[in-house]
Order: sequence, then C-alpha cells, then structure tokens
Amino acid sequence: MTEPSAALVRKPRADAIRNRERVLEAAKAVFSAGGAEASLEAVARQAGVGIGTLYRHFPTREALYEAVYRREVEQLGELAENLKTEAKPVDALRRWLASNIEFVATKKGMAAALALAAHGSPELHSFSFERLTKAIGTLLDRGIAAGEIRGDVSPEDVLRALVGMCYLHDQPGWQATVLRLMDVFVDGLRVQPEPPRKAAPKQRAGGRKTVARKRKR
Amino acid sequence: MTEPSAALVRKPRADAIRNRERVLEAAKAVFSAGGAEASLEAVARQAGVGIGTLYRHFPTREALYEAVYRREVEQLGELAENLKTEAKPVDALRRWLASNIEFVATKKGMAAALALAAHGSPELHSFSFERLTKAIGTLLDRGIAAGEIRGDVSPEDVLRALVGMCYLHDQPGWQATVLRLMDVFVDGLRVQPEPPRKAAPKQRAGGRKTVARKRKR
DNA sequence: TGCAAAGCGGAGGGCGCCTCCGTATATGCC
DNA sequence: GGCATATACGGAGGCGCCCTCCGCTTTGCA
Repeated sequence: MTEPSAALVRKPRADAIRNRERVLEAAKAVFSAGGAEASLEAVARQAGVGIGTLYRHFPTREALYEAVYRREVEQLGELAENLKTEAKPVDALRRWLASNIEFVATKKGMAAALALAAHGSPELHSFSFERLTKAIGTLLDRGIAAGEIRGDVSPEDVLRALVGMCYLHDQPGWQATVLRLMDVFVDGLRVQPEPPRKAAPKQRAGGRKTVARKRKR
Repeated sequence: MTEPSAALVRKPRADAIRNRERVLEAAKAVFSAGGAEASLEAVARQAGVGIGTLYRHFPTREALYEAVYRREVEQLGELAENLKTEAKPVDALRRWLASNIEFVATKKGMAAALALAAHGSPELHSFSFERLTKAIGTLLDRGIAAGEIRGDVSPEDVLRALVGMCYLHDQPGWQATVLRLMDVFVDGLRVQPEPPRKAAPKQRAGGRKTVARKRKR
C-alpha cells in the first residue's frame, strides 16, 4: 500500500494555486474586453505564465470558461439568499431578476462564453442549474405560498427566460429593454385575477410602478 | 467612361449563381450538422467548389451566416402574412410564436450562427428586425385594437424575448419549455383586468387598426 | 467562331491550438 | 539546513484552419 485513499493527494503546490488564480483573472479580463474568442495565448501572456501552464490547469477552452462561469454563479446564489428575507415576494423576485440583469451587464463580452459553457459540460449545466434554480425557487415559492404567483411555472423556466432575454443584447439600451421584458413576464407569472372580484391593489411607492410604463415610441 | 451607371453591372454569370447557391446549401447542411464553427473548407468541399470560390462569394464567415439567415427571416415574414387573417388576435400571435419556435427547432446547430449574425452586421440586424418586427407588429396591433393586448410593449421587445428564449436550448424537451414560457409571456401581454369595469366593446373583427405603431428609427 | 471579362481553384503564408519534454522549484524526509 | 524527488513551469514545434493571390477555365456577346 502506498496511498491510504484518493482523498489524500498531496496538496497542490503553492505556485500552482497562484498561477491558476492569475490565469482566471486574466481570462476574465481578456474575454470581457475582446470577446470569448480571444486567443488563449493572449490570456497566458496577460497572466504572465506560459501557454503550457494555462493548458495544464484548463485542458480545454471550455474548461476555462467553466471556471469563470462558476464564480459568477456562486455570487448569484448568494444574492438570492440576501433577498429572501426582503419585502414582498413578487418584489423580491423582480429585484433578483433585475440585479441579475445588471450583473450580466458588467460582462458583456462574456455572454457568448456563458452560453457556450451552458451548452457544454453537462456537469457544469447541472451545477449552475441547481444553484440558480434553487435561488429562483426560493423566491418563487414565497410568492406561491402567498397566493400571488401562479404555481405552474418552474424555476427552471424562469431561469431560462431570464438568461435567454439577457443573451440577445448589443445595443446601448439593452438593459432597460430586458428589464421591461422581465416586468411583462412577471406580470404573466402573477395569479391571473380571474375571480369575479378584483383583489388587493396594494401598491407600494418603494416597489415599482404598477403600470403607466412609458409608451415605447 | 465606359459604364453609364452602376445600375448596369453586367449581370452575374450563370455558373456564379449556381455555385453561390451550392455553397449556401452546403453551408446550411454543414452548420446544422456540425455547429456554426465548422470548417469553411468543409463547406467548400461539401459544395464541390474550391475554397477560393467560397471566399469570393462570402468574403467572411459572417457573410455566409448572413446569407443563410436572410432566407430564414424571409420565410418567417411570410408566415406572419398568412396568420394575419386568422382567428382571434391573441391566438394568432400565440400561433406565430409557436411556429417560430418550431422553425428554429429544425436548425439546432444554427442557433449560434444566428446569434452571431445578429451581433454582427448592423445592416443585417436592421434587415431582420424590420422584417420580423413588422410581422409581430401586425399581429400585436390587431390585439391592441381589439383591446386585448396592452399597448406599451413594442414588437422589438417581443422579438427579443422570443429569440432569447429560443437561444438557450440543448436538451430534448426544450421546445415544450419555450412554448410554456411564451404562453406565460403572452399572458403578461394581455390587458391586465385592472379597469374597474369590463367595457371592451369588441366588435370590428379585422376592421381598422388603430394608429399604426410609429416606425421605429 | 473568336475573344475578353468573369469566374474558378488551390497553393502558400500566417496564426492560433495543443502537446511534449527538458528545466526549475516547492515540499517532505533526514 | 541539506538533499531527493515529485510537482509544476515554459515554450518550441507540429498541425489545421483562415484567407489571399494569381494563373487557368468558362461564359456570353459580337
């Protein structure tokens, strides 16, 4: 016997960890600036490491995308945790979606990379879905429990709608557009006031404007 | 001076037209099968022409995407024309969106290409937007005129939502998912029953449309 | 039928992807 | 502290794809 178990794998070397971090940082910068198709050699250069080092840590281009992507997802999950205790259910959902859009906005160039990643490794797919759908699910369930949101739409559906809408953007004003679209979508999510009597028009000033959105040209 | 005007440009040669057609056909096949990143040399090979010929007709990869894309858009426009005279406004809209989803479904591999194209040439962008938003606008306006659809959402918005939702797909059941999402979205588009009384004198089937939406830029 | 012009095809330079291996360095043992 | 060795580094080099350029072929018009 040489090794007791696979769990004891001779901790990674210090410089390896450092370099891995550098590459991730560089990748984020380069991809954000030059799009997801930027040269990997440029990433290595920016990170100050050899191309070989980059490939050892991230055997494929997708692997590099993944690593960056995972970080983003983690942050989004935490965001939902914070919102969970806030305000009204529908508002919380709205706000999370909005923050999400804003978040994506800061990494324009990464959009293509994210999409690619989503299409790629199924493991990554499930990872992000688990994390994000859990976040949305939390917000949704509160609304459903309160009778404000219909129960026949899954968190996955909402996530898909959100990501999809965010993906198509290239013009300056895209953020506002997506916000508007998500508003419409959330309206669709609310329980349809089918009952003969209209119910509870409780509006909050701090929330969002109920209607009267400006006519879109 | 040799030529009277640019309008008289010595018609294209027959074999040129034929080859162009072949390349387009091959591109559609190759991209659909192997994704948008397939080798252009593979396309040329499949088309039975030299790589030089391909590049003369389509100087860049994006130009080739564009050409394929345009065809699709044309077909979608015609589809809307047919639906224009059918059934109820909301149903017509729903049906167009559904057909659209189905249409996209037949070219899975092309999705990335379409997105790329949309991000690329602004000329293509305006072309497809003009065509598709006009289609949606037609359907929307009928619903608005009938008082069944809210008037504060532009055709561009709906298009964006649709394309975005379609983009994110890789699993078998994605079509059904998108259909469900669009249903929710359309619910959001319907006039919210907020008005104190349900007046809605909906007569006028197919009559005049209200003031047409102003042509966007 | 003859002749330009229009179009064709593929060789070739350049670049990015990825592998492979000799060199450098951190960690563990004494 | 000093040494041994597994671990990690870096970049040269082979490969394939992108795109251009130019000599050859085909077409259409007189």
